[in-house]
Amino acid sequence: MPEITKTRGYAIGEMSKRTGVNIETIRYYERIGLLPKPDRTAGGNRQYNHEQLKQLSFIKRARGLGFSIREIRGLLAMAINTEFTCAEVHEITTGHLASVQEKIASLQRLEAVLQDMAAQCSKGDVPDCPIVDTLFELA
Amino acid sequence: MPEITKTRGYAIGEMSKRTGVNIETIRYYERIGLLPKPDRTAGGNRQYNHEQLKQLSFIKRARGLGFSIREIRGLLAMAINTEFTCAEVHEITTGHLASVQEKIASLQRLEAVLQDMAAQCSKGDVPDCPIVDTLFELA
DNA sequence: TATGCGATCTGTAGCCGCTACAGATGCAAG
DNA sequence: CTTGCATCTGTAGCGGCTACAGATCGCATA
Repeated sequence: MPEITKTRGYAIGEMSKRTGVNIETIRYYERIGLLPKPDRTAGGNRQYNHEQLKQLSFIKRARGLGFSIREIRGLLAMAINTEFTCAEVHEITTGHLASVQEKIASLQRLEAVLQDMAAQCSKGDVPDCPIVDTLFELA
Repeated sequence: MPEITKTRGYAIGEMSKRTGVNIETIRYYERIGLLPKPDRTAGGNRQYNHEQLKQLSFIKRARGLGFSIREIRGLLAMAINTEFTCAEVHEITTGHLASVQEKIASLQRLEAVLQDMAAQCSKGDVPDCPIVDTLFELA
């Protein structure tokens, strides 16, 4: 009879390897209540189950997509309670999308200014630089 | 005989109004050595001169362009000592430009994913959401 | 069974770039 | 002289981690 409670759970290092989330960060997520407190071994080491592994992967992906901890809290609450509506999730997502788009637009304006400044520069070895002038003189 | 030491200097609030930099932030810049320690009145209030006003404006603009404090330190050191070469300034600027461009590219990839997710969503009032599914299931 | 050593533990402090207090003063107008 | 806003110092907090120190755990080998 194989496959009887083969998986005694994952140690924190295992969780880290599987999700790519730093060990310190995993403990940090626990501290701020983003990840539930796992079981402990007799000696006190954390033992995670598959559910918690899935949740950490969720967090990792959401963070990778730039969702804030606060937003992830909201998404997780919905995903776990299953007392949410798809529309609510859609709202969080499009809200986040809008802020990403704003950030892109503002960075593109920035890019244009920096390119301008760089283009005006003679790259000479003299202490007279249009970039410094720009920063000092323009309103 | 007018115009004899008319300008006794700027109080911190005046500096704040003229540059748009928060008062707390001005003191913070002083603390970290980004702005020189100004003169004080007999009572201990800060009194800035025109030079310092210009420098704070410089910092403000550079921050607005996304230069880090560290980068600004470098730019300021060059701008003030005038022992810099234009090429050095150019290097800092193009380095910063490159990092801005990277940030734009990565946000655009993000945007695409978020748009995809949002588009797949039915926006229904059921607890079955492709966005949540995506976050949970995809590698 | 002892030992060695990597993994994990807790707790705390630091990073960046501010921001927000509290509680004590300064200063200028009326 | 009083009123009341401006400013002072010092410290703590934000988000989202990261980096220690110093102690303990747990598993493979001798």
